[in-house]
Amino acid sequence: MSEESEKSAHFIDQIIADDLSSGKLADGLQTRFPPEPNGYLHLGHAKSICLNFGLAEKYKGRCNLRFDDTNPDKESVEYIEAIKRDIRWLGFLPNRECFASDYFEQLYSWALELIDAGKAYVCDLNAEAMRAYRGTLTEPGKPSPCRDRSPEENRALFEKMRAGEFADGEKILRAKIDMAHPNLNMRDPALYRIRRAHHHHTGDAWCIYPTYDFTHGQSDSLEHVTHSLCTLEFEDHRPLYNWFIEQLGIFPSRQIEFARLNLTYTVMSKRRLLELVEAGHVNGWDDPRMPTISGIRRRGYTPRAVRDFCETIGVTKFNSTTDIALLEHAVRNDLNRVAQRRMAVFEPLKVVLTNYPEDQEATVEAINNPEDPQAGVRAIPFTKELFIERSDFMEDAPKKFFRLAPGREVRLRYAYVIRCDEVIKDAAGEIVELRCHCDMDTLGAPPEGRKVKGVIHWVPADKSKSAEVRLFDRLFTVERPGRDKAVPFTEELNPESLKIVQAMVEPSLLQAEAGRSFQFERVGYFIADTRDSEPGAPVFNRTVPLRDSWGKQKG
RNA sequence: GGGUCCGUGGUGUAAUGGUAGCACGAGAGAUUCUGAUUCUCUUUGUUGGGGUUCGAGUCCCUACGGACCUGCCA
Repeated sequence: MSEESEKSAHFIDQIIADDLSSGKLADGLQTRFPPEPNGYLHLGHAKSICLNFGLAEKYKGRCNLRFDDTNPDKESVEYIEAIKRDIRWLGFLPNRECFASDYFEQLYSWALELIDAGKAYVCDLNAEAMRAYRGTLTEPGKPSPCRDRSPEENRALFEKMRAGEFADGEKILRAKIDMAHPNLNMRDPALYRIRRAHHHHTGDAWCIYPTYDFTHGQSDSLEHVTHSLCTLEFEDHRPLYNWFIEQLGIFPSRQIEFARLNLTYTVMSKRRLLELVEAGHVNGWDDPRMPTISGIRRRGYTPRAVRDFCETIGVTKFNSTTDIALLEHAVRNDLNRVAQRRMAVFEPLKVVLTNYPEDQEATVEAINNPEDPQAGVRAIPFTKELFIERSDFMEDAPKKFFRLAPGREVRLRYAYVIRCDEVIKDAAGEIVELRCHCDMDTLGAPPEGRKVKGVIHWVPADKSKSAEVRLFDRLFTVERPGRDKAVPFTEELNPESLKIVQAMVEPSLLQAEAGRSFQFERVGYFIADTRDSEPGAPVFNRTVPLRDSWGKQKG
């Protein structure tokens, strides 16, 4: 709510605050989030979305959603719809929805303007030749043979390009800047290429398409974007960005770069994510192991958790890699407050309460969420035969094992204290059943004259149901997949990132509505999957396990 | 023998020339009908070297380290 004001402002926030107070921004702050619709949004985009929309919110400005759709070969409406859905889910509402392709006509006349001013020319060099002429990082380039064509000739040629009189790739429009510039982006960059492709937004209206460089800054300018925030790799493009604004004499948007988000144990580039999807390493863009917005949504992350996370990581120009633990903390923190508690047993071990009446129809009352009294209580059937977690029993238990062991007592969560009297094994020596004594005086009351430290979860044997649960682990086995350029990043995938198991769940869970999150007590947070759950037969995804200081101690 | 940007605990960040702080993680303890949560406490840091200054994480120089740039991708 008001937490932004407490947190110290990052460098971009400060620039904006300064511009605002110095009266530089006549119409207030205008930002934009400019995705290319060529893939699904990921956590890196979430950082940018929170930055751009967050700043607009904070300073009562506006943030546009603009599709940077200048490359019809790679873009599609499927991506556009997914992007809009993800932004909405994060809780942001664009001031306007724009398409760079809506500016194509304006861009075209600006190109003509540069041509007439002798600042752009049509070049016949093919891609390969152009590369050769460009020079290298340490050597200057040399001028194209077409560099000195007259404005008249260039105009006629460019008009023919638009009219479709040349083949794809045959000619190109270039800016005329400086072939010896140390910044290669200034060595007569491409402005327009010929490409006969169907565009998802403009259809077949064009056979020439402007490049990113010739589109982005002018689009910002047209929308009166005051602060154009982008990632570090565009730093080298800023001189070009400014060059177009100066040559054209248009609204001066200011580009400011910040570091993109990197997270341990995952990859964060659309190219790599696309590869994971296309090669079938994951089950689609919204696979819960993916760092996509749609993936983590299915995984059970909340918008609140993602926004808190983005707040935590901050905004700087330092190229860092954030520990995934920060993300996990954010989601536990939110889910702890809002998720109702339930019980589920993953590796059932039968417990028979020898002194408990045979056919008694009893229930115990369980609190739905101790963090939220409003969440109320529920009844769980309690019966003579139960399942507990196999790992909650140990035949030779160490002193610090606060669970069940021969002769030892433990509390059944929300029910009675029981004592293990007998261990039944099968022919193979496998433990198949525990025979326990139930202290009937301990329902909602402490045991007489002794203290029982351990509390374990359980489900009634006959009345619990089996449900499919998907246990997700990190997608990669190394902190920085793809770091070693010699190893394909797909070889660093974690073969155990998905385990499908059956769990015995308390009966009420069968009614779990898809998309609802729960804490399975002592285990972790889970969400009823929105894609594969059927009415009465939910499938659960593990969002994140609970912190476990005992498991850590054991190693 | 190119250009641009960046170096603060293990990780992410704050300190805007004036006490190096916060969060996560890790460790110890308290509380607990979740070995969760909560609460205490502990741990570890300004890349190196010069300079300016009463005073430098902050300004200057330099070395070192890292990122990005040679698409008609964005």
